[in-house]
Amino acid sequence: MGTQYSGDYKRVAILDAWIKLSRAGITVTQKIRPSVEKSNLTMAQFGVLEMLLHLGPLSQKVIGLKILRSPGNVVMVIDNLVRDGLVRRNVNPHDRRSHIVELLPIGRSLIEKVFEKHVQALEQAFEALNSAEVRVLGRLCKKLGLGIDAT
Amino acid sequence: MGTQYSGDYKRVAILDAWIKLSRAGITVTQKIRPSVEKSNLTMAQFGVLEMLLHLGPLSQKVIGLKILRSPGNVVMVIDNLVRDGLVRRNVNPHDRRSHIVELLPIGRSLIEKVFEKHVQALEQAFEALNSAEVRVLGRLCKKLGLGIDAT
DNA sequence: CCCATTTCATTTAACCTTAAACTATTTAAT
DNA sequence: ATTAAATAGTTTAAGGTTAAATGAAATGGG
Repeated sequence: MGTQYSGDYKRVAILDAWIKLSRAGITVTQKIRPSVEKSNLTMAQFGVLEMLLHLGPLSQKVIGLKILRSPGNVVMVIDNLVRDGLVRRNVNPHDRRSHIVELLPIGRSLIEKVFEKHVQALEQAFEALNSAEVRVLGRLCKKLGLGIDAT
Repeated sequence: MGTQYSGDYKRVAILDAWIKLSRAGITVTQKIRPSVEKSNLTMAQFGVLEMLLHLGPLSQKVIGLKILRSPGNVVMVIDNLVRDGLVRRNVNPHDRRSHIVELLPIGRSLIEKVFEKHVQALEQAFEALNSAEVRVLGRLCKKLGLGIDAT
């Protein structure tokens, strides 16, 4: 068939690509981390606040789906955001099991400020790639990332 | 220069690519997780064992550099591997601050078995991409993970 | 209506992860 | 040789992360 041969090549390429992708994720995260953590936000908290800023109030279930994290994890991160006075939990009047999480004014002004610095740090982290490469990377990662919550 | 206009486009593309890359990393990790955790190894433990299998005994410093993790993290993961009888710490005779970590026979046979299943799961996780796409993805991620340089 | 099932959120245990402070050792400068 | 600085590893505190078990509310079939 000849597929054995090319299959081996692909296997090696996959292992290589996966290592590179993992390392790229860690490297970029470490580069953008200071832009977020200087404001006493963790990366996880930042991710939730940014989502609320751009999408409006969301249930914890939806938040969990969008960040691809477990329900218990969402509880913990939101607990800490509530403790710090940045968000509020509201009971969903249509389903009393559900908690709608909403930005409070202090949380909103904080995330607006931090988000701008985060974008700048991200641009620096991506300096090694030109526009075309960034677009190709996005397209390939999208293809790879589908399969769970393809929103 | 006209860079303002294209700069805005690139900014948007970067934000998009970063989200996609992060999600791809989480998605692939979740797909390969069962192949590793069925053997009562965590993903972090698997990463260290695989490195020792393919590179031989290493100091904790080198391990930390290769997995891009903090010194304290390396201590914790190796502590648990030592506790489970999979690896051993040896004092480096040339530098008594340094601990060389070495696979024990049980650890070796375990990681050899698990690694094969991990590769199979990885191939399935990458099914959406063809060989050429995998190679391009690897090349772009390498460039991104280094910051500059790259092939 | 009643009961089984499903769903959203929470709790717990175990581990991962980081930054910061610390110990022990090595290296380098005087 | 003495001492200051750098380095390898450890500890601690705070938080992130998952799986699994639980409670509470909604849903659906009889």
